[in-house]
Amino acid sequence: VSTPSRKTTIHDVAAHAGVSPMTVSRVINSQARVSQETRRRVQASVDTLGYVPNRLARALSRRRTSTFGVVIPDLSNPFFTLVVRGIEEAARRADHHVILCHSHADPERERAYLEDMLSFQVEGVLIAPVSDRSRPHMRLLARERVPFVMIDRSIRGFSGDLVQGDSVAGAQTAVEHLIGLGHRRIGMVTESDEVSTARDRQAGYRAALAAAGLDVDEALIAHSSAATDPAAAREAADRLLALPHPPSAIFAVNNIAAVGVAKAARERSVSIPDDLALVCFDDIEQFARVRPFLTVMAQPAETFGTVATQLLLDRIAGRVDDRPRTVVLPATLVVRASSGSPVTGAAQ
Amino acid sequence: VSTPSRKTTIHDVAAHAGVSPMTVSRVINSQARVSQETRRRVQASVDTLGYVPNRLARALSRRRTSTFGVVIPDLSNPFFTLVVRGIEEAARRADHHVILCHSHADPERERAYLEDMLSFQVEGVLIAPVSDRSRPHMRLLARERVPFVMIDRSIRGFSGDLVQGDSVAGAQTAVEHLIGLGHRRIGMVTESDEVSTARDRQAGYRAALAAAGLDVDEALIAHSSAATDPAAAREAADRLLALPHPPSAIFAVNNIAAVGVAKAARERSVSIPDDLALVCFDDIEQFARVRPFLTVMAQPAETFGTVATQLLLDRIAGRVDDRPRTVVLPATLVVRASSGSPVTGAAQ
DNA sequence: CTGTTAGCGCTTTCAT
DNA sequence: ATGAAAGCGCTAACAG
Repeated sequence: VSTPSRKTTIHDVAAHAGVSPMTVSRVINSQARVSQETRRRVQASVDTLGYVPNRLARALSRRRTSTFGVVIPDLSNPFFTLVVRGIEEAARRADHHVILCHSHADPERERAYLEDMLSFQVEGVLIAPVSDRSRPHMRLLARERVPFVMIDRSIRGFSGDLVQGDSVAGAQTAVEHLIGLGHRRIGMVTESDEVSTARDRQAGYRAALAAAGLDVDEALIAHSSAATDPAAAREAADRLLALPHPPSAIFAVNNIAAVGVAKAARERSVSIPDDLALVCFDDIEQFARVRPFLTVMAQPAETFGTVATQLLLDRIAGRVDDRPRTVVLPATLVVRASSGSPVTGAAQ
Repeated sequence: VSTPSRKTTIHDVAAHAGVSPMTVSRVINSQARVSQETRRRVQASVDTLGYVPNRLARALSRRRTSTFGVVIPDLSNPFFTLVVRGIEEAARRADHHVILCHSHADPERERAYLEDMLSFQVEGVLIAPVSDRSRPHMRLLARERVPFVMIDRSIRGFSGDLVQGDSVAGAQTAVEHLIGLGHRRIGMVTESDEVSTARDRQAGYRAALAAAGLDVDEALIAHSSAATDPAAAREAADRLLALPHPPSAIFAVNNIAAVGVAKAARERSVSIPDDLALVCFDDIEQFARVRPFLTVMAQPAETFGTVATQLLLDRIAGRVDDRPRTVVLPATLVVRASSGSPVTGAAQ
């Protein structure tokens, strides 16, 4: 409101210090070939003028942004928050910036954000894709030749660098835990089969039942319509609890679903774990600290992020051949109250 | 690895369509003065070449990025997650992009991110400042003439646009609730007094005690060293529980602190709410849905974000005079189990 | 050690 | 309705 004040540029600094813009550029990029004296003088001008280099111009000129794009479907899911933390840390170490976006599990937003990132000239993308519907988006990235790594979820009919958990084995372990406690009628609340983790966890669930010689009752598998919303999972769980012959235990596809199951149970005055045992994938750290309650298959979320970033850096540096690489991280059973004690009598 | 493939530019499209770059520019920016026929042809070229405009170049040329910077101290705190959601929503409606950063409650990171944003030529900043130590950062923004709005926290000795909750009244309400239940020995777990919300909530705490004719026992006010870490709050709470004459109720400065208090209580086999009543600021939605437990002063977090964005847009548009504006949003008491039933007998 | 020239990809401004 | 010229702020590449 006072000075018209065009932003101060490298030219202003150059004039102020009595040198050429190029010398200023060298100083602010701490390159070698500048005399101590000149460097000092330029630095002084930078400080007094409050000069901030324009990164747009720099990136345009250098033809590199040193920036990664990160797309996550649900930031309110602590699993993904931790993944992001891992990415940020690894990117910082590699001297790269990160642009973070939530897709809100919406393929259209995902697409829009990816296009933004492309137009932003990010040098790589780390993405936890919404679902198989993200396939065209991955193809877009591939076509635009932007290196990228998928996190947590694979995509049917598409292969590329991937860091994922061992969902099949993890789910099997979780369900075996329930079987070991005496449960025979075990339900599952899952999300769209278009999400690889949901498919894999359902496969593990079936495998565990089969291994124990139990039949799979398809009526005990309920699909939640929205994986980011506990309310949708609540409805799905409610369908199970409303059955004439409801399950005595439920395996939830992830922590959000578990929240929904717990809510449905409360509403029906079904007590966990007394009337219903509950196990899910992914820990909720904060929750676990207040009242350790949920029995979970914990995944090393932060490691997902760091490893994925490392794969991306390798890819960018051309340190690897073209073949897609997959890293599988194990899940660990953490037994807490929600799965309850061994069931006595006719456990159904 | 196959084609050398420089990225396709506006010139490539122009050549392909047999027009000048300028015409392509007009088409991709959907400006009027292009014939239907030309427009169609250019669009076809854009599609077949898979052209993505370079936003760096565009922004540099236009001298505007249509981007806001958002700095949040703790993304694992659901309060801030919701604030971000509100910002994203409002920014999208205003056709602006958002760059999101966590400062991790670290003033140095905050500074670094802000400098990044400045160099990125963001058109405005929305920030939940770490603490009073962020004052120089606000001055930096002011000096660089980047419009900004503070969220949730004010800064001592600095005034600017601000959206905050009514921490004093909210804290007073929370503590009055405890007093109403019969508690006389009420502790507080707070964080650094350099954070305005902590100061205000402590003030409300004191006011409530004073209004009830209760003395403030300074020994019952414990400071947590790190507000983003429940572990630090746990230690602070533990100091209270270890007192020869411990409090019968605790008011926690925020949800993270409440998590710490709950943990400390568990470790000492102090049962909440039977042996200790607990109330805190800010709801934890997810947590609340699984086992509604914590009695909280809920704040309309998402609204913080939308309102702040609106203030920012006003400021950028020059629709307001220079005077700083403050919006205060109310907090609502949500009574749940953790504050317990009325205390009988000598409540200490 | 320092400066000059050219150009990153796009849009503004002014012609035509 | 379309195009040519100039420049956004910076840096690579080459001079000296």
